[in-house]
Amino acid sequence: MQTLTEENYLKAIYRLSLDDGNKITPTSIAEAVSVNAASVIDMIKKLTEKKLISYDKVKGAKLTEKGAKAALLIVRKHRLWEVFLHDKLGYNWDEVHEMAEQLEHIQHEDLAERLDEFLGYPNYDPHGDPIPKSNGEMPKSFTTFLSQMAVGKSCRVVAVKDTSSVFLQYLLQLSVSIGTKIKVMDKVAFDGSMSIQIGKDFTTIVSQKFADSLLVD
Amino acid sequence: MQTLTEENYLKAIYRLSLDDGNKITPTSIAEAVSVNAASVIDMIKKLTEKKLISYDKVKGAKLTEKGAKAALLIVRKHRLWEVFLHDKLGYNWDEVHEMAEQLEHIQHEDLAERLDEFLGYPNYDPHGDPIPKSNGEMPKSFTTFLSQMAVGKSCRVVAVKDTSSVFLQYLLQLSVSIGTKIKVMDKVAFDGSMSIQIGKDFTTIVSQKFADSLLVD
DNA sequence: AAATATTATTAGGCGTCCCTAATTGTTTAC
DNA sequence: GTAAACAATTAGGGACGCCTAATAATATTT
Repeated sequence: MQTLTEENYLKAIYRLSLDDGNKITPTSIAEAVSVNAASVIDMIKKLTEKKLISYDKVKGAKLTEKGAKAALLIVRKHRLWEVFLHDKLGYNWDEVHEMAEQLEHIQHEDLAERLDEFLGYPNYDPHGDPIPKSNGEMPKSFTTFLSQMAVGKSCRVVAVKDTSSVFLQYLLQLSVSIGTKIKVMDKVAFDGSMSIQIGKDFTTIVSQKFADSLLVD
Repeated sequence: MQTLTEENYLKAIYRLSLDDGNKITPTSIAEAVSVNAASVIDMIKKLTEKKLISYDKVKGAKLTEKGAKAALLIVRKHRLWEVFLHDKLGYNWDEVHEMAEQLEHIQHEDLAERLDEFLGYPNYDPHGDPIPKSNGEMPKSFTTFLSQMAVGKSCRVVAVKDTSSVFLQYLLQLSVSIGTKIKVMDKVAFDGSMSIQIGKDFTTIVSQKFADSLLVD
């Protein structure tokens, strides 16, 4: 079992390990957890002793299998709680993060399982980030927003970053759902709004906010 | 804002203030939070400085208005989370307490409100304890113990006084939960044990300790 | 009332996690 | 290849919340 602080370090190291290529240094960890580099050295010692990470001046820090498992559970809980806060309590996606930062540390043997079941086994959190499964598997993560697509390109809707009912109803009205093909016809530099063709023939104009809320592939 | 530890002290002092008559001493607080009396003295100083309690060698400790408000919010959150864990995640009532101890400290301006709304504004937690309302009001709390019922009378379980898992599991085994009908068949003057009929047809004998731990109406 | 027991308090110290300042290594620039 | 810059580390210390041991204050016995 880890302390709250240790968990936050593990999570930070996990996040840093996804930005592949870069070695995970005391300095980068310090920045990630908003702490002085000297403090990180202390914690590196502690986490190394607990066999949660390995550390090497040359290779930097790396999660051990045990550490990775712990980190993934924290991320899993964080994202599940975000879904709860968003879908069940009606918070919008910019409010859920800070609370999830606290909730992710709640300890109980099968809490994540129960929560997952209660929420209907969601694959993505309200921000479109994939929720690790209990077996450690990760749903494919999508990172391209409709707003990032070039004019003339076609894509397919894979996730929604905003899951509010007002947005979902708007999507319903536009006949947009997971799998829908969208072609970018035009972009307005001024406000980021874009003209898109939905499916075969229907064309409409959507705002940047809209285009920032759809993940595509 | 209080630290997690401060909140636990406030909650303990609040609980002690309900056992009316008894003055709240460093020793009684120490026992309630499972800590050495010397540590309590430190915290009494801190809470006094923060104007959350007042302390007087003769009168003992007492929550200020500010402290009482903070304590009541913690209790409110604790009990709401218990309802969530029980009703939504399907935990037994003997499992919810320890998780609620953690969840009660989650900080967010209107979290209690949202949770309350989501749960349908429950008046009682899974143990039958009243959930403080956002305006500070308290649903009626029950004061009649099963042990006070006369022979031949019927009643309904409304709350449990003892929330230890060993007791709650015993209840589970007897199929006794909130709402269960109980009829007092006989009482043994010698040791206060009683013969009770649970529900329609099952009859058993329980100790005075048991009968003192069930609140009925 | 004096002796004894109990409670409250002070003093000093420990572990965790943080800091600043000083030192040692390691790059990068010239 | 050396100077300057940057990164890693050590040393020492602080706040928080806990402890034990010693002492002071208060209750309880006798």
